[in-house]
Amino acid sequence: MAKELIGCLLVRNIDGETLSGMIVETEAYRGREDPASHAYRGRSPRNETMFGPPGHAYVYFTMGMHYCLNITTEPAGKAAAVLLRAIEPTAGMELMAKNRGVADVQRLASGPGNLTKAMAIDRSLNGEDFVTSDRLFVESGRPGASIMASSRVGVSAGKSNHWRFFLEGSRFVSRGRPAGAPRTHN
DNA sequence: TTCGTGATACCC
DNA sequence: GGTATCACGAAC
Repeated sequence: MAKELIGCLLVRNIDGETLSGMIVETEAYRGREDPASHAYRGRSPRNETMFGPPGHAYVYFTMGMHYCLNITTEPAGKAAAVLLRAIEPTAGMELMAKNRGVADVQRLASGPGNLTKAMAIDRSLNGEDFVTSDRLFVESGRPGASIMASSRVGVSAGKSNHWRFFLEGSRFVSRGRPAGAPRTHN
């Protein structure tokens, strides 16, 4: 699912304005069997939505200052989610720039914390249903894009799992590439 | 490379 | 209660 989301359009409607962007970078997280996952140690109030039905927003606060947006994937009871790490803005750039306090379009939403800040996403959207919501949803994107895979960013456990996906050559993906040569993955 | 920042989880 | 640990970003 993480790979399929690359190239799709993420849409956020807020205050009558539409913010959108093409998803260019994601990471997959699983449950019990994934040491890097919030759900690795089981259910808790924080990760509750990871155990809920698929297609919902799992939004959490981390590092004392950043929100991160995930989309749940597995059926209720089984924890798994895809972290949205970067988008290439396609609409509402002015409001995104205002939210971020920077003008450079390439850096508006390059990184999970930047993405949520640009799109004004916080814990109030935790649990939002991507299928029925008009505040936050995803539209199918362009097929055939060249997608690369690598190990995940900032993850010490499970480095052999290449569960980070990004659009080849995109200048909108986040910095901080993990060590090791990325491999193609189509 | 470092540092700010605060919730969370797990250990008393 | 305390505290280690973060699915980070930006400024150096």
